[in-house]
Formats: sequence, C-alpha cells, structure tokens
Amino acid sequence: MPVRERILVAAGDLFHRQGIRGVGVEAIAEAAGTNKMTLYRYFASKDELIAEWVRGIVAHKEEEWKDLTAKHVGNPQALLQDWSRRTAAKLRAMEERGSTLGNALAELPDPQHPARRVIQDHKVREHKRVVRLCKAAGFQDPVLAANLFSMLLEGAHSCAQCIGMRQIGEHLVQVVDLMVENTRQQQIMAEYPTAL
Amino acid sequence: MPVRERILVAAGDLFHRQGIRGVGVEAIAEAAGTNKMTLYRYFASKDELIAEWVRGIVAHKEEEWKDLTAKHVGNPQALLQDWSRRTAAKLRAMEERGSTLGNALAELPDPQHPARRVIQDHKVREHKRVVRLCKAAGFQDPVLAANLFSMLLEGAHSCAQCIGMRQIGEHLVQVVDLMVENTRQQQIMAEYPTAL
DNA sequence: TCCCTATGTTACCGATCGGTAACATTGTAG
DNA sequence: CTACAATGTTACCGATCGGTAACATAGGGA
Repeated sequence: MPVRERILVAAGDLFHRQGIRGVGVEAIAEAAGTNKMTLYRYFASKDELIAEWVRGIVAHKEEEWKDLTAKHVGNPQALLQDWSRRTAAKLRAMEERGSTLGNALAELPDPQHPARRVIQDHKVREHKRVVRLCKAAGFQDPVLAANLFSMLLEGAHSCAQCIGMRQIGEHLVQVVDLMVENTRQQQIMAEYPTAL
Repeated sequence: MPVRERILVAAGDLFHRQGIRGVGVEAIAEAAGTNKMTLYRYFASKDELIAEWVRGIVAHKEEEWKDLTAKHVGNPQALLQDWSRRTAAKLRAMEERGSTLGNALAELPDPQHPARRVIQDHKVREHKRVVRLCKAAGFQDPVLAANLFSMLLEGAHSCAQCIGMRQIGEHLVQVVDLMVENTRQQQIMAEYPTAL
C-alpha cells in the first residue's frame, strides 16, 4: 500500500476515533508507519490532509450513489429502501461515535476551511438527489418527503449513540419501508397504523 | 451579573461558535470581562468549565420539559406538537452550527470526560420520556414512534445546516402534526397521503 | 559503479495552550 | 481607619502543536 494512502487511512481512523483536533500529525505519521517529514511531503498542511480525507469520504459516498442508481434503475422505491438498509448496516458497525461528516462539521467551525465546503456541497447534492427520487417515486410532496428522509437518516446517526444501533437501524428501515410501500399502493398507508 | 455566571455565558457563546477545542481559557476570560486567574478560582480546570456549561444546558432543557408536561397535562398529543414547534423555533435562530450538545459530543470523544456522561444520561432520560408520551398518546408501537420522533428532531439540527432552517422547521412540525393527528382519530393516517 | 529519487532521522523553531505563583488593587463591612 | 475578601496583573512553567531545515540512508535503474 503506497505511503500516501496509508497516511490517509491512518488519519481517517484517528480522526474518527479521537476527533480531528484531538490527534496530532506526529501520531498520524506513526500510525501510518512513517514519519512527519514524509507526511508533509505529500500534504501541504494538516488542514489539507483533513480536506483530502473528507474528499475521499465524499467520493466514496458518491460512488455508492452511482451503484445504487445503477442497481435500481427505474425503481426509485427500491432504491430508497436499499439506501435505508445500507445506512442501517453501517449504523450497526459504528461504535459510539456518530456520523463522520457530521462530527467533522462540528469540529471545523471555520466557514473558510476547505473541508467544510466539500461536505456542504456534498450534502446539498445528496438532498437534491433525494428530492428527485421522491418525485420519481410518486410522493405527492417530494420536497417534504425528501426532508423527512434526510432528517431520519441524519438523525439515526445521532440517536444510535444513545439508543441502540440495532434498534435504530431496524426502525429506520421499518419506517422507510412504510413510507415507500405507501406510495406503491396508491391507497395510502393502510398498514401504517398497525405498525405504529 | 456575577462573575461565575458571566464566565459560563461567555464560554457557552464561544464554545458554540468556535468549537470547544477551538477556544482557549484566556479568550473566555476576556470575553467575560475578567481574567484567567479569576476563571480558575471558580473552575478547577477547562474540562470542569465545559462540564458545568453542559450541566447548565441540560438543566435548562429538563426545565423546559417540566414546563411542557405542566402545560399539557393529560394531553400528550398536544405536548408532542408543542415540542416540535419549540424545536422548529430554535432551529430558526440557530445559524450555521448544529446542535450544541451534538457538537459537544463530537468534540469530546473521551468516554471518561465528565461532560459526556451528562449529555448521554440526559438523552437517555429524554428518550424514555418520549416513549412514555407515545404510549400515552396511543401509538400502537410506542418505541417505534419514539425513535421516529427522536430521529426527526435530532436530524432536523443536522439538516438545517445545509437545507434551510425555515423549511426544515416547517416540515418538522408538519410531519409531527400528521403523526399526532393520526393517533387522534383512530382511523389512521387518512390525510397523510394528501400531504406527502 | 554511479546517481537519483524516495524515505527516514534528528533537531529545532515559534506559537499556543492549560495552569500556577506572587503580588498589587479594590471595595466593603466593622 | 482597618482588615479582610474578591478581583486584577504580570510573569512564568512545562507540554504540545504544526511545520521546517539539514542531513543520513536506502534502493533501483542506467
């Protein structure tokens, strides 16, 4: 594994577990099996390293969206359900610490920080995608539905820390399934009451 | 205003705007119109100051819950609606930065940190309260409903940063109203489709 | 062999941070 | 006035941090 990649992986691991501001470049270099000098030969500054790490996460998420749209072409309902299931699966693997990008946003209050823009742009793109999906899925108020989805998915990461990951994950897919099933059979939310 | 309180207010303001780790004790003392020495005569350490600040926030929230329960005694549905409306109102006043406690949790990864326990205990208490409310409100699956509420309310703070505060706030109360109206008339979610 | 590139090593810089000691100042109650 | 308690001032400590300079080492291709 090339040095640069090892540094990014080590940095990501430490950033996520100890917080961006809670870890120094020296610790990152050591965790990557190298030293500070080499790190600074690949990244101009710690902030640039942070930004590059965030860019990697965002790129990975966008890739996943590509997979999802390719897999469920012409079936936005199934796409939304799959999305919630993947999120729930990730929740189960996420111990203690909440959303990576959410935490990063909390730790980088400076609006000028390069990483902030990357995250916000990505969230805006994601939201637009969800609105489009909800429109295609036949929701009568696609923006409302998309905001509901976003709130649920984002909130799941926060709640999972204090309530259980398993329960939150299961209920997340349960609610999303209900919403989607509801649009599938035009006569809406017939079984929603039984579940709630 | 007594010194100790001024320090707590100044600290809270700076913590929220610049991040806990992004502000030094000297800046806090100056913002409070005093100096570092006096600060350390009231707080044993920065971590204790953080913990005390968090205790204040949590106490304020618990107080608000007392108000809510006193105001809507015997009417859990109205309570939940009022809760969502107050949250939406706070969202409108929250510029850029997300949930204060959520950010604090992200900035204090150490499980041993005194402030962490305070936040987590509070969230657990809050969740139990919401479960009890959902049971009283007649939801068929109170735990599922409570988790849904929690995800929505928590997620609203995250989403408000990238989508608009106003829109998220409005949609939050809209969805909560639908859920609550649904339990009021046993015949469930009749108008939910029209809205979504 | 020679050289060039990538990486490691060490030492260091200036800044900032949390926290403390010693002393000066102020204001108020008796 | 005096005495005491609260607050301000200054200077400092040790640790850590982000970042750099200078030099050593290694390894591979010509």
